[in-house]
Amino acid sequence: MITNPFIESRDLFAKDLSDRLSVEDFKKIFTPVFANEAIGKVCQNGKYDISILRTYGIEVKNFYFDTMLASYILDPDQKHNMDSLSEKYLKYSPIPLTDLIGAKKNPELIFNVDEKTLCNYAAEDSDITFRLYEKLSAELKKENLEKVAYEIEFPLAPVLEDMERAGVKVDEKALNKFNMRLEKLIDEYKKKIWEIAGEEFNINSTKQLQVILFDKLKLPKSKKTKTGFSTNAASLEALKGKHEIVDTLLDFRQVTKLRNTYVDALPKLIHPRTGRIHTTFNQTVASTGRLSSFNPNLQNIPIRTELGKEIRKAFIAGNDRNVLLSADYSQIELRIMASICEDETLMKAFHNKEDIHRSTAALVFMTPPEEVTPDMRRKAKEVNFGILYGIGAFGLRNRLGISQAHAQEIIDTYFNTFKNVKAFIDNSIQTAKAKGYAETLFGRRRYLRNINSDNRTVRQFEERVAINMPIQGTAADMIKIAMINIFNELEKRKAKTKMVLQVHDELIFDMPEEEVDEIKPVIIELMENALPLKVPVTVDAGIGKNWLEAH
DNA sequence: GGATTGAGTCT
DNA sequence: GGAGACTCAATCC
Repeated sequence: MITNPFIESRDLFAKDLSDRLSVEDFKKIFTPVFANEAIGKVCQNGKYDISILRTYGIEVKNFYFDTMLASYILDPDQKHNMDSLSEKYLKYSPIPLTDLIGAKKNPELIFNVDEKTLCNYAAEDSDITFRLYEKLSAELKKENLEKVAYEIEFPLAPVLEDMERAGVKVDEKALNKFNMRLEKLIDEYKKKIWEIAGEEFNINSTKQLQVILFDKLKLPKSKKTKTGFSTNAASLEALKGKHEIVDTLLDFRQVTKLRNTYVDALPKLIHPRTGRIHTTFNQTVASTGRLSSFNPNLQNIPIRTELGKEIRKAFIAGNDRNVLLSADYSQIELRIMASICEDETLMKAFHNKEDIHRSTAALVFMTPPEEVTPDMRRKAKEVNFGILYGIGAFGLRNRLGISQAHAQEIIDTYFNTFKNVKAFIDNSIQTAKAKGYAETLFGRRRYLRNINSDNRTVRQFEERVAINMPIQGTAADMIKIAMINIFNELEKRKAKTKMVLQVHDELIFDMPEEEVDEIKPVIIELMENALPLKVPVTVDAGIGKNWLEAH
């Protein structure tokens, strides 16, 4: 598919492509092809092409194949840009775009390129994409990856385009107001730190901070970094109570992070015409099958701390008749693990709708469930997370601040209780070693080329990946299927509800209040049944005027 | 000016 | 020395 590099994907409004081609002419030329259901479309990064064409009022029909996505499905850790794919699969290096518009890639220069050069470049682009399609479609079939492609990734692309275009409303005034509060705090903390340190220095500089903490104030050093000793939050936590500077430092870090990364940055990304923030979802970066979000990343909006919650509050419904609906999978990764390993104890806990961390605590600490203390539950929660990540006694000791022997004891008891979980872990590693890759319930793969490495650190890392990827990846498969089904259902019902965000196990919708009664149960049902497991899958859904309220 | 490092945010 | 991402400021080259 030929697209004009002058048009930026962030441009949601049509403009003439040049003095020779009006929007009307553009539509006239391309609509008969792209809007024709009988013509299948083969693209490299079709989400982008779909977006450009929609900007011009052309709805792409029959989006059939995407070479970039195919490459990602075949081997997610490779490069997926067209030039790389061409070199890899066609042994051919395409005309570099920089030949046309210079090393600095100034898009305006495209107008200086003569027509013949431009045509050759564009025609080659299309030719390569089609040749790649021939190679990659055969490869998908051969590797048994057609389901992931045709049932998940290809149909998901237009859904993501629609979400990006919808965007999410952010309350700029609320952020500005919060900013004033943060500025005051930053100033206060900064002065206090300087006063305690006895000198003014750049607190953001780890280099300067190390001198203050470890040389001047003689605080005990803990973890090493490449360039010195760590001043990160975990290290500072360990120093709490040893010196009054530590608490203020942690507070300073928190508020500067909130200001720099969110409160200052988000308003700049509000689109002047839509008044909303339009993130971009990357469908081909995460090795496990998850999505990522950038410019801005809306998958790491704070929620943990009181100050952080203020930022979530600034994500609001599109207008005063709308609400946000947040629907998230409950304990999805543990449910997937239970389903894969068919552990009776774990499956029973989910069938009985138990609080899984409490039940784990009861079994691991051999205590009646009603006598489980908050601290026991917290520890069990860490154990459950640790299991999903392939943790060892060393890691658990660090997380819980207990002795390694005690950590080992907890792990032993856990595996003794959940016998199939131990079998699942061993089996995941063995299968990955034998096949050379880990895979999800749906068949998505991730190659583990170093799982037989002689280097213990390298090998053990991939052993942990072999445990985690099938779980995290299956959760990704599940929510992606749900997104496709929900999108289609909303379209079928001609609903005004828009899906606007995905945060790994959660979907956010911006919807008219009067649609809630009809649509909310539909969303829950489609999420819960997207990819049936051997344990119940449950979704919690809430509504509110802002994201914090809804979640 | 681009790349790296260390830090912190989320699931 | 638990999995997966993205962003920011300082520093390095």
